[in-house]
Amino acid sequence: MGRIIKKADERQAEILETARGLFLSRGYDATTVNDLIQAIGISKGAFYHHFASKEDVLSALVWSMAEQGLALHEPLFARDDLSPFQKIQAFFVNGQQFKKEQAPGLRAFIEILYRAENLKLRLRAAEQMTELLVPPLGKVLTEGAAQGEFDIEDPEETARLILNLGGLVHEAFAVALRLSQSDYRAARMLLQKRADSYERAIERLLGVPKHSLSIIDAELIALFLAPATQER
Amino acid sequence: MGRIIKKADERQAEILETARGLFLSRGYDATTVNDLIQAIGISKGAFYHHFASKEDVLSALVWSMAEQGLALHEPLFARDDLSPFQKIQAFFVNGQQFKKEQAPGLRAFIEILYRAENLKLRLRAAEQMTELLVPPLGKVLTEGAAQGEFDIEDPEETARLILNLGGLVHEAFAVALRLSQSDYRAARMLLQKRADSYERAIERLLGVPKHSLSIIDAELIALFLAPATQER
DNA sequence: CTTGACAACCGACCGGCGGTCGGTCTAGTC
DNA sequence: GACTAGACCGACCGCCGGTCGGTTGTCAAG
Repeated sequence: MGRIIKKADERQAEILETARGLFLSRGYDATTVNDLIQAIGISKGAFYHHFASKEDVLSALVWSMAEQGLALHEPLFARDDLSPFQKIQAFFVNGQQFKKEQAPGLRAFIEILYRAENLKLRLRAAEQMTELLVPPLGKVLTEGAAQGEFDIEDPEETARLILNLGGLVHEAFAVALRLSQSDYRAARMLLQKRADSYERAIERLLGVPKHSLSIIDAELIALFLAPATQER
Repeated sequence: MGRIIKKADERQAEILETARGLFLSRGYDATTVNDLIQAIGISKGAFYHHFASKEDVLSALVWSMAEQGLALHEPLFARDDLSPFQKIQAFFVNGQQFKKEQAPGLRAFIEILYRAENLKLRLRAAEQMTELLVPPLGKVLTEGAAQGEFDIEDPEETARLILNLGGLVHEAFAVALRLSQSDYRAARMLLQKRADSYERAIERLLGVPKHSLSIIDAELIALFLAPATQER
């Protein structure tokens, strides 16, 4: 076979990118190293020259995904024209806007990520994401508590609680998506309910007024569930 | 080899029990079907006569574990001499008492369950447990809300939030356990902090007064981290 | 222009995995 | 005693993740 030589970092990026596609479409366990190297057109040896194991690829992939997620919010935390509470509001608005813009992609992503065979991938990514986001979020909460904007006991723990609950919303997205194929209205209501509960919960945890946060609005829900709207 | 014939349900229970031990000590992936059948002394054929796949054993195991967990709380929900809020208090006291009584076993269980290789087992068990507990908990919350004991928006969602956050505490147990080997004081403080945050969070989510719930007290923490106390 | 070190790459090979299947054995029934 | 259902056996299969001795391309020193 033709031997094509690339720089190590290019090859690694290529492997990672291909792995992302395969892991997400078939699941981590169901994707074999042979699948991966055939898709790229390299040998087993080449693969194991760049990665120590299949699991190693997963770790690297999860890391890069989490980093991308963090990058979305990082500029926000650096701004000094916002009060802590405004930052928190902006944090959620940020996430919501991104989700709206990427609605079709998000839909596919959620659908795939929440399949049983992707459990490992999903959890590792969520863990990594939490670990990365707790420090900056905690910092904002600390400042806000000092200024009396929040009524919280422990900023870092509160950040952890908030991020953890976020997982419930994502799960709701996945459940609603599945449900929307058979019952669009029920899916919409389920998602609305979960989103509401999440918003009210966060408000209580932060000690801010009811309805002062908008994390997932009706527009996003409609956008997210859109394709099933046709039948009506 | 001598052929020993047992009733199907006995054999299945035997397989399940052995699998529990192996999965928990070595992890699900790392336990092979050969390990399992050798530990029991049956053939491959016998194993696949009773279970469709290795995954099938995991599902059955998770189910039985979740059922055991539910059984612990079930009598409580049926009592009619307690108000909803008292039931919630009792629910947590129940859990705490159980943990105290089983402290050494719990310690080993947590240590094992939170190892990386047991991620799949852990998550499946937690999911199953949530699914089983949300309905009865939700019912209590509904009654309590109707009687004005709780200030909540959606009982079932609140139940889900509470159970989800419980996972954070269990994780804290695992982290603290690891930490306790190098720094007992830090472990104790971490656990205390997380436990406090959890209690305050639940109180806020339920709309009940601060410190009206005691879910994890200092005694449990001390008991749980006990073995590392020797060095001091 | 040669040489040599080293990184990138190749692919046959390995042990062992989950799972299959044709056949055997035994407790219970009539 | 003949028959049957189903518990049990274990050799076997395809394929998996991972290894390793060898080959090829790159590039800098002499």
